[in-house]
Amino acid sequence: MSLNKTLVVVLGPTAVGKTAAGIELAQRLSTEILSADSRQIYKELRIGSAMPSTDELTAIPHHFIGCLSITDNYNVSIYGTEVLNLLSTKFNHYEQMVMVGGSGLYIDAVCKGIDILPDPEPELRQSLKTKLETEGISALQQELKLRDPLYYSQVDLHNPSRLIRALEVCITTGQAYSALRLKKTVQRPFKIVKLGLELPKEILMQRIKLRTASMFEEGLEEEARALLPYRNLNALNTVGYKELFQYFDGHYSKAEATKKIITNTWRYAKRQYTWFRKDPSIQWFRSDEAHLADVLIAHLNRA
RNA sequence: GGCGUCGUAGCUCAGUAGGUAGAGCAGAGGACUGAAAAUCCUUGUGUCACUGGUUCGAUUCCGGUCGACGCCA
Repeated sequence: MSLNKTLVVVLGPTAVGKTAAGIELAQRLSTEILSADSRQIYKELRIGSAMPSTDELTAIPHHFIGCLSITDNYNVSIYGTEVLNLLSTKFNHYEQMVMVGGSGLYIDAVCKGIDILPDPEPELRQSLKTKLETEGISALQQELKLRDPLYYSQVDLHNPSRLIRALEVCITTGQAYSALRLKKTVQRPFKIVKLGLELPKEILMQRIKLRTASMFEEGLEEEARALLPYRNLNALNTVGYKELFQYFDGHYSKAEATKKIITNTWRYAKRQYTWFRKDPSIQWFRSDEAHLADVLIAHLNRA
């Protein structure tokens, strides 16, 4: 690989129009797309994750879309490794590759690198979860205080996920999590250009409402009902499915579930903005700009 | 038409034995390296329906008006 190879990252909040923009860009650049979406990667979540359509998927080769099952174990670290492997092959044929997605952590794993840490062991995670349920969060806090006082002083002590993960690393490695968590940015052997897509609040909200309606027309309810037996899998702790499971349980009506899907999608979009706003290397564009692809390509040529 | 209950934050509702009020949700902002569409943190002034009265003082007590719901005609 050489430094004139470029990874073009198209990112932004959900429903902003990344898929269409990414495809047009990849067509214009005569290259392929790799997805950075933690849910579209699961083949069972076709409608609810707004996976690209069959037509779109055949128009341009896509990677990391629908290639896993919800029952597979997967995480950012594996994703980062697989993307780098793919890029090292693809850059033999292409000058650019287009990465499209909204999972900030996944994008960072590729662009900035991620520390080498042990993957979670299911049994250990389960036992820590059980400890949380039976003894409360203070039990996890106290254990972390003993095993890694430094991280204890830095973490959000009310966040069970953070505590459990840190304890997993401490227990499996015998070392302090903070000693292994270097957070050092790695220099990649290719250029990276980040293109952020955005829309004014009212327009994005309107698009979220329309997209939610069209998901129901495509059969979101049936898709979710078929996945009900798998509801405890992490992949199904996802907007669009968890609300419908509650509706199936009789906790609220379909209309209420629909409203909650829209609300939760909006909240997700806000969290994505919060994540991306911190990154000064992102160049922002309105996704409803006329001739968006021209504008993006002009920017790439300048970059 | 009569009787009763209710009318408090965008929504659902607490509460004030009279000293102008607070939760959940939503909204807004933020954090976040193997769960990340996840997880977590911060943030609550609103003519306490309107209008008279009692009172030093009423969202709270009393009367009337309007509205919602229920029961009886």
